[in-house]
Amino acid sequence: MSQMQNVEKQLREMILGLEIGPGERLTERWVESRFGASRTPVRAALLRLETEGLICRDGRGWTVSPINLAELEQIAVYREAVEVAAVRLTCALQDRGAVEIIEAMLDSCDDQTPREEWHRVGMDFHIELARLSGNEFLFRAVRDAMTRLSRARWLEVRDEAALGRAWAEHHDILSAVRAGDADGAACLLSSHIDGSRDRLVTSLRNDRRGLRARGFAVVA
Amino acid sequence: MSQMQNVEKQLREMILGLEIGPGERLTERWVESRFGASRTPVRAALLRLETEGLICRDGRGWTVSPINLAELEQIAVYREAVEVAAVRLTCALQDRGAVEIIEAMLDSCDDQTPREEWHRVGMDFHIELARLSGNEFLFRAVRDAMTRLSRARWLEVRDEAALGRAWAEHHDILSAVRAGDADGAACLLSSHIDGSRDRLVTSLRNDRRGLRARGFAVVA
DNA sequence: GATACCATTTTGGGATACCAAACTGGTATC
DNA sequence: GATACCAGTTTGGTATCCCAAAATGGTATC
Repeated sequence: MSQMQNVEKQLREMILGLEIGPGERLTERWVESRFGASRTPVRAALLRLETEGLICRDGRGWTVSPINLAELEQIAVYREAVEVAAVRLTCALQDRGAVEIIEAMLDSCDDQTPREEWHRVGMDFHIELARLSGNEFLFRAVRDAMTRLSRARWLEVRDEAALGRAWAEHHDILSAVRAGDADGAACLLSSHIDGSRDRLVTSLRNDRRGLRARGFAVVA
Repeated sequence: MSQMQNVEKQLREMILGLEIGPGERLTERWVESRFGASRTPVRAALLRLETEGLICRDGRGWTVSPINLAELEQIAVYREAVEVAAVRLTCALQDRGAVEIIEAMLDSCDDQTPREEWHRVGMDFHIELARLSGNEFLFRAVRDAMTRLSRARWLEVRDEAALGRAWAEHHDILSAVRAGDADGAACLLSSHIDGSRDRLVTSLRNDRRGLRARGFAVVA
C-alpha cells in the first residue's frame, strides 16, 4: 500500500478511535514524524480527512473536528432521509440477491449481541442496509454520515437494555424489508433513527462536563 | 486568493464548462503549465475535484469523469430523497426569513426566463430551495448532486416549451412551500425531478452518437 | 508485415528546500 | 505591574528535485 493511503488510514483510525481527541490541534510536521512520511502524502491525507469532516481548518492550521451537537442532529435528519429512501428502494426492487443478504443479516441479529463489537456492528447494519438499495450515492451518503457520527457514538453512554432494543429494532426493520413492506420498514427505520438521535444527543449533553474533562471539545 | 484555490476554481470551471471534455486525460504537468502553478497546489486541486466526482483516477493518471447515464439516474434518485426531505423540513419550520426568500424566488420565476442563464438559474433554484431547510447536510448534498449533473445538463437538448414548463413547476413548488403544504410541495418536487431525469437521460441517450463525435465519453 | 523486445521518455508519488505569515517569549518602557 | 514592541521560532504554502513505474517508440527478429 502506498504511503499516502497508509497515513490517511492510520490517522483516520486514530481520530475515530479518539486517540486524538476532538478539538486537538494537528500540525503537518507532527503527522509527518508520527507516521514517518513526508509532507506530500501527509498533505493528501489531511485534505481527504477534511472532506470527510474528521478534521477542519483552524485559521492556518488543522484541528480534529470538535463534537458538535447541532451538527449531530442535522446529520440525523440527513441520514433519515437517505436511509429511508434506500430502504424504500430496496423494498421496491425485490432483488433475489438482496433477500439472501437480508436473511444473513437477520441471523446475525439473532446471534448473541457481540459484547465488544456493538459499535461497529451498529454502524455496519445501516451501511449494509443502504448498500442493498444498489444506489451508490445513497450508500455513500449513509456511510459518510455514519463515519461522522462514529466518534459521538463511542462517547454515548449505553446500557444493556438500550442495546437490546436496538438489535430488536434492526430485526423488525429487516423483517419488514424482507416482506416488501416499504411503508412499514420506512416507519420503523424513522423511529429507530429518531430514537437513536435523541439518546445520543441527550447522553452527550448530560455528560458534557465529563467529556470536557477528558479534553474533548464539545460545542453546542 | 491563494494559488491553490485558484487552480481548483479555474480547473473546475473548465471541466464544468466542457472546455475539457468528459473522458479526456489530464496530466499534473499539463495542469501545472496551464495555470502557472506548481505541483503541490495542483495536486490539492485534483484531490478536491476527485471528491466532487469531476475527475477520477485512470490507472496512475487522471481523467475527466465521463458522462455516465446509469450514474445520472442514481443521482436523480439521491437528489429526490434529499430535496424532498429539505422541502418538507422547510414547510415544517415556517421560518419568517424563509418566507421572504421564497417571495423573492417567486418573483424571479415570474421574470422573463433569462435567455442565456437558464442553466445556472435552474441549478440555483434547487440549491437555494435546499438551503432554506437550514440543514447544512441536505444543502451540501443537493449542491454536490447538482454539480455532478451540471455537465450533462449542458448537453441536454432543450426546447422552449420544456424550459417554460420547468419554470412553471418551480413556481408551483414555491407556492406550495409558501402555503406550508409539505405533501403538496413534496409531490410536485418529486414529479419535477422525475421528469427532469427522464428528459435528461433520454436526450443524452438519443444524442449519444453526436456526443461521441464531439469527443465526449458517454458510458451507459 | 507482424511481433517481441529494449532504450527512452513521460508521469505520478515522495522528499526536501525555501519563504512569508503567524505565533511565542522576553524585554524595555511607561 | 501592565503593556507595547521586537527578535526568534514555528508552521503552512509553494517550488523543485529525485525516483520508480508505466507508457512510448523504434528496431530487430521471425
